Amino acid sequence: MAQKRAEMIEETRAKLISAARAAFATVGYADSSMDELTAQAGLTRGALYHHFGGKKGLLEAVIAQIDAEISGRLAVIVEEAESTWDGFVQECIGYIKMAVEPEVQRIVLLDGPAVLGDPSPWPSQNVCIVNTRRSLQKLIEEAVIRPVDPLATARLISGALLGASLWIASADDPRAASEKAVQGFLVLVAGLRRDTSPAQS
Amino acid sequence: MAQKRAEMIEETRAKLISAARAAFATVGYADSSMDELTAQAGLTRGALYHHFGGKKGLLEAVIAQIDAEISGRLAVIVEEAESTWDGFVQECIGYIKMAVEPEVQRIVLLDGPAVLGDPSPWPSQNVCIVNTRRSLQKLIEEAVIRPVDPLATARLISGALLGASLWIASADDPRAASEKAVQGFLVLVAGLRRDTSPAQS
DNA sequence: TCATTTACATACACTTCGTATGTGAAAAAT
DNA sequence: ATTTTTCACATACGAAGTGTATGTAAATGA
Repeated sequence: MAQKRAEMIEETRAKLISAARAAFATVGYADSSMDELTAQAGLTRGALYHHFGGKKGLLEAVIAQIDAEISGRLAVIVEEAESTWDGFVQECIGYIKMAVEPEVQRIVLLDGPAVLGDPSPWPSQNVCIVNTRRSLQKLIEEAVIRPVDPLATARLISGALLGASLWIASADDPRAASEKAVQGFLVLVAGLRRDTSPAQS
Repeated sequence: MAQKRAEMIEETRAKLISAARAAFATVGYADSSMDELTAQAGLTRGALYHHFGGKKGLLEAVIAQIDAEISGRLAVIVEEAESTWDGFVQECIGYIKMAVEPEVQRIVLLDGPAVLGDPSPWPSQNVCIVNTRRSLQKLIEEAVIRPVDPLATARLISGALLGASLWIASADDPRAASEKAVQGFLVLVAGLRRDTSPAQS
């Protein structure tokens, strides 16, 4: 019952982030009222401004949290993979699946870049990019793929995955769309490989 | 001096779109005041609501105009190409160059999707996608590339180009970044081809 | 024990947006 | 030719929402 002060502070932060996540995911960042949002958490805007400096700061915190979750889920996928290449491919496909979730899409992929600008300078560097970059570098070292620029190519790929996700989410038949997108993706990244095998995952 | 009525109306619309373009490009959609914007055009919000129904409608009109311009510029590039493949590649590279322009980036790539949602259902279907899809279909018919789903792959590619553009725009050395991105892109789309030639453009 | 900082809440001024209404000129109808 | 209607905008008003400035009680530190 008797919580330490630090814990209670952390709890307020968590409550605010949680409420913001729900609000941003459902009505979007622009249409989320800070008064409503904070009231939902049993607080006022005072707490919000104190902890996050404003609406943008709160969005940053929310995105950081979601990014961390995605990162964790992807890490599991990569660890289970048999080869570096396999891990890379599975990670990308996993990212598509997560990026289709409405919450991720609305907050991280649509509102995030619009409000905060390009994800590159974000502290929680849009996880996908960093991971992909690392995978690519490793694959180049292992001489599995051609010597492309890892960062540039990571951006290309993460963009492609994002584009696919947006499409899938708005498709009439998301399941079929997802299938097609993955196949197209596999063909594309096959171009990276030194050998010409159509690299089935 | 004596303008026809229809012309004057069209001029009003054009003035509003022009002012909106400037405002959206500089401070972004969210921070653009409709009062300021319309005043800049020598009008009031009444005109704006009458012609475009609201702020979103105005954004749609602005995006449609920019899209049309991009489309025109890309059409020239495609026409000058020697082969279907060459046209496809040049078009994509051209798109990257245009998508780096701050106005395009801010309005069409960042604010557009955030405010209006995924570009797919847009009337002025984010030109790049439609063009790319058409090119891909033609290339499949010509048996130059593997039989992927044209729409899905078009979305992947347009996403990749967008990702690259955002990266380039925020890079320390945009010129070098652009170079790297294009090279990475060429390697990726080489995966589409039936033959294995690294297809230099 | 007293000063100071911290973690919020409250109050207010300002901007912005949407709508409802007004108005003069052109177009259409009679 | 006159009346009526429609159109292209302007004006006015109310309702939110945001940022800041200030207040306050509890916790911390000396």
